[in-house]
Amino acid sequence: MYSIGTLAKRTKVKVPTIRYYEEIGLLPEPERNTGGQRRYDNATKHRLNFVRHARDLGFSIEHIRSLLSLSERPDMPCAEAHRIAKAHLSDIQSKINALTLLADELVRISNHSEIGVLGECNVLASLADHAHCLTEH
Amino acid sequence: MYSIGTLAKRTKVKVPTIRYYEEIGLLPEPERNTGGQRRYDNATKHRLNFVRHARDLGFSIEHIRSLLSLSERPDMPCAEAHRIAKAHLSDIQSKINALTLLADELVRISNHSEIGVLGECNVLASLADHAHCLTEH
DNA sequence: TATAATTCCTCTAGTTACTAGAGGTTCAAG
DNA sequence: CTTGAACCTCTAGTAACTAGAGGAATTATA
Repeated sequence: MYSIGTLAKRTKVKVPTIRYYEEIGLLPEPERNTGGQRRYDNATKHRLNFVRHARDLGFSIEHIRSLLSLSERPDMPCAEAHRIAKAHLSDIQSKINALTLLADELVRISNHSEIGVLGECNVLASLADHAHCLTEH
Repeated sequence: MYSIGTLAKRTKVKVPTIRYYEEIGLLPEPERNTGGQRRYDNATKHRLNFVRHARDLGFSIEHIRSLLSLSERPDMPCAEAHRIAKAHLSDIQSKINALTLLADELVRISNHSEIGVLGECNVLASLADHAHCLTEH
C-alpha cells in the first residue's frame, strides 16, 4: 500500500488527475490511513495505467468506462461482452490504419537523407484521405 | 468554393469547431463572399480532415501544428524535417502497438462464442502493461 | 525528540479544446 | 419580395484536466 504521490510517479499520472478520476468514478475510492490519506494497491495502479493509455489513444472517458466494464464484470453475459467489444473494434482498427499511414510517411521523411530540402511531403495526405477509414464518416 | 456548413458536412467537423480552428490558426482565414460569409476550397477541406483524424488519434493541437509544419514548408531543410518526423515516430509506433494489443483482446472476446459468461478478460491488461511502450514513461 | 520540509487533504479557480446559444444579417427557394 | 435556413460575432457552458490557497499529516534532519 502506497501514497497517491507514489502512484502518480509509478503511472506518470498527475496527483490531481488521480483524484479527479476517483471523483468521476473511473477509479474506486481507495482505503485511507489513520490520518485520512489515500492508500493504493497494484490493482488500482493497473487500472490507472489502462486509463492513461486509453486516454493517450484518444478514447473518451465514457468510451473507457465501457471498455472497463468488460474487465469489471466476469459474470457479464457473452452477448453483452460481444456487443461492447464489436462496438469498439472497427473504431480501433481504423485508428491503427491511420496511424500506420502516418508512421510510414514519417519514416519516408526520416530516410530522405540528402542534404537539401524535403520536396513534396505527404504527411497531410496520410491522414486526410478517408479512403482508409472504416468508420461511417 | 462552398460555405462553412457544406465544409462541416463533408468533414464531419462542427461549424463552431471550424471557426475555432481558424481562430487558433490551425486553418487559414478563408476568403469571404460579398456578404462576409466564409468560402472554402478543397485544400482547406483536406487540411481539416487531417486535423480531425489527428485529434481522433489523441494528438494535441500543438502536436498537430508541428506535423502540419512538415506539409506547409516545402522549403524546410531536411535536418529540421527529420527532427520533427523522428520526434513523432516512436510515439506513433507505441500507439500502434497499444491499439493492436487492445484490438487482439477485443477480437478474442468477440470470438468467444459459447453462450454463457465471459470468464477472465484481458482488456485491461492489454493496455495496462508498459512492456510494450516505446516511450519513456 | 523537536522541527523543518515534504506530501497530503479539500476546495476553488484556471486551461484546453471544443460546443451551444443569443441576437442579428445574408442567402436562396418559392 | 418574403420567409426560413444558414451565416455572422460574441459570450457562456462543458469535458477533462491542472494549478493554487490554506491547512493537516507524514517523513527527514538536527
